[in-house]
Amino acid sequence: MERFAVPAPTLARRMLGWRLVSEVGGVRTSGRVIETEAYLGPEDPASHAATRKGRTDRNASMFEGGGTAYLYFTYGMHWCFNVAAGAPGEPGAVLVRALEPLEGREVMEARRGRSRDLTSGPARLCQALGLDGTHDGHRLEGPPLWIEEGDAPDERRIGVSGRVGIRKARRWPLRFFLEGHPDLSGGKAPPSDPRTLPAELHWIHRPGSSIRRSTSTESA
DNA sequence: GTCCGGATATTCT
DNA sequence: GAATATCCGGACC
Repeated sequence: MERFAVPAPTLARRMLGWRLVSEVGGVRTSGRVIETEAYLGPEDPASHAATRKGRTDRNASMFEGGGTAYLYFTYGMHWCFNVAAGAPGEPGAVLVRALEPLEGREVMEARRGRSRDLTSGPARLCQALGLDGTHDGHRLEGPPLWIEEGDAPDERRIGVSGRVGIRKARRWPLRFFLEGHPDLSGGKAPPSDPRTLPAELHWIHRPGSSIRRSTSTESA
C-alpha cells in the first residue's frame, strides 16, 4: 500500500490510468480511472476534513492512511468513492469522478438502468460498480474492491482544473483528467488559478513537483 | 445543445 | 434553515 502513502494531489494525478476493480455481489466490474479530484486536510476549506470539522464518524476513513476506501453519502441519495491518501492520522483523499468502463458493462447497465453515462460521474460510477457505505473503510488490497496500477498516461494528455461542485477553494488546481476523453463527468469545472493557493501549498502547482513530493513517512 | 427544479440525508450555521 | 465533493427529466433554444 506504499503507493497510496503520498499527498492527495500527488495520488490524484498518479491514479489516472489505474484500474478500479469491483467484485461486489460476486460479479466483476471494472474501469480505468480518467478523472480525479484531490481533497486535503485542515488546510483545505472544501475538504470533509477541514479544520473546523476534524475527525467525525463520517470522515473517519480519510484519516486511516493511504489505500483506505472513503465512501460518503450526499444529496440524500448518492454515494461517492474516494481513496484515502498519505499517512495514517493525516487526512486526505482522492475523489474518483469518472471511469472508462472496462469489464462488466452489462452489469453496469442493469445497475444504472440505462446504457449511457455508466461511469461518467462520482455517483454514477458508484452505482455502476455496486459501491455504497458498506465499503467505507475497506482496505483496497483485494476483494471486493481494489485498484491495479496501469501504464502512466502521456503527461501531455493530463489536464488540470478547479474542482467541480464546490464553492470554497474552487480554483485550486486539484482536478486531474485525461484531456478529451469521452467518459469524463459532465460537471462544470472552473479553470484553475494557482494564485489562489495559500503560499504553503504552492508546491502543488509547480510542474512536476506534485508527483515528486514525498510525505514525512517516506524515508526514501 | 443549455437551463432549471426536484429528490432527499447529513452536516453545518 | 441553508448548503452540499449529484443526477435526472423536462422545458426551451
